Amino acid sequence: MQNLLFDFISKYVSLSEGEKNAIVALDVFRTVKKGTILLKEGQISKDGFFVLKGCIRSYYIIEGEEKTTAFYTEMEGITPNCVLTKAASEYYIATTEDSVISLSNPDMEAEMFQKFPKFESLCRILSEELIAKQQINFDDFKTSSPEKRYLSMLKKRPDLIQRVPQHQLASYLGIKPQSLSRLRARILEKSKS
Amino acid sequence: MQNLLFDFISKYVSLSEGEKNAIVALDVFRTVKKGTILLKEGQISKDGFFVLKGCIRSYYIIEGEEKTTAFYTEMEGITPNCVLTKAASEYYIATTEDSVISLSNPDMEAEMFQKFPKFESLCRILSEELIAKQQINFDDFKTSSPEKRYLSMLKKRPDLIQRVPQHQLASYLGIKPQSLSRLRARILEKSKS
DNA sequence: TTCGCTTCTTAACTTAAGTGAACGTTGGTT
DNA sequence: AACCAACGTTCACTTAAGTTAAGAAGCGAA
Repeated sequence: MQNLLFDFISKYVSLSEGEKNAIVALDVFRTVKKGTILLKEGQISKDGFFVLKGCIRSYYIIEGEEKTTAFYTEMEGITPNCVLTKAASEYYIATTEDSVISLSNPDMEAEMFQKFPKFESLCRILSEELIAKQQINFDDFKTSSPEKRYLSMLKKRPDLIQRVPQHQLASYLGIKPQSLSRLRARILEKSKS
Repeated sequence: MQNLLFDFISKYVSLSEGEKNAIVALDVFRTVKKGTILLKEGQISKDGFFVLKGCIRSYYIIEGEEKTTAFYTEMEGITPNCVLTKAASEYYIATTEDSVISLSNPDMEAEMFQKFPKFESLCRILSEELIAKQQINFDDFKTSSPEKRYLSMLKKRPDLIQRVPQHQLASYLGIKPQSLSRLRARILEKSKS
């Protein structure tokens, strides 16, 4: 399983055996059952998560309703806001499938940065990439209707539609589950004629 | 004017006179007239922008319509996507007021990083902060109706409502100018009763 | 000052999302 | 096997945003 991580990293920087062993020694890999809550509202966790296999989601509970804001699947990761701000988390993070994830935390990172400056470069590159991706994502969302958002998700992340419950998808698209049902029916109707 | 920048930076790292002089020597400050386009769709610019005074906005032109996705005011900055991806920009960046901005580019940054590693820390910290801010922003947007978005902007960035044209605000809120007018009238009506 | 352009608002009508409720299906539990 | 809770869909109704059009106000240029 850890080879998945090394293959991913090797796209950005090359790792020596020593460096690989250092990662393995950190003992960061975890197998997690579907539905496990990794971060709760109110917690000030230090853990970041990187998905090797499976899927995790972040969601708020606002006026009793779950609002899913993001899904992270294979080779995607998230450092929860509270890790950076050291304030109580406003949202939850949970697995939506049985998953294998890799944990990180600032102390561990600082240590690795010192031992292997290469990891610092890696993290900086990944951060920059993430900022760019986030921006494009947000722009797409803002400039699209719910129907367009759904259609573009069909193209860009068809796997999500298969593996994730509709009501979670709905709030991810910024609408209610009923509206997603209707919207799908509408699209189907159009494609017939 | 450059003291604005130094004061801002000093919140994160302390600069020696030598380092300050190095920044000044880069000759990065520019005074820009209202309405100047800093980045055009299709360009592959290397310039990032940091606002010392004034306001810049990023916007797409989609099917002939301007879609404003972000405003950057005093002590905020943006590195356009195209700088990182080295691909044609999909959006425009322009000043909405007479402004004073500071320019950056990857070559300059690499040079500064080497001379003064401190700047590398600064940029990493700012990147992390930005990721966190972007995430919260996006989450707020997704979990709110246009009316709530407007009301929360009234609280969080009341200056924007004063200094930016309504039709730009509207697309920033994800709606049409007419809807923003109506929405404002509706809120006014409610507050009367 | 006047002309023209952009901006903002208002209105009537259309379209789509929110709401509340019902119902069938599914999946997990006992 | 029977039950229950969660999930997805559908429907009728409400509410809000999109669309189209018209007109008023502000601004800059000739």
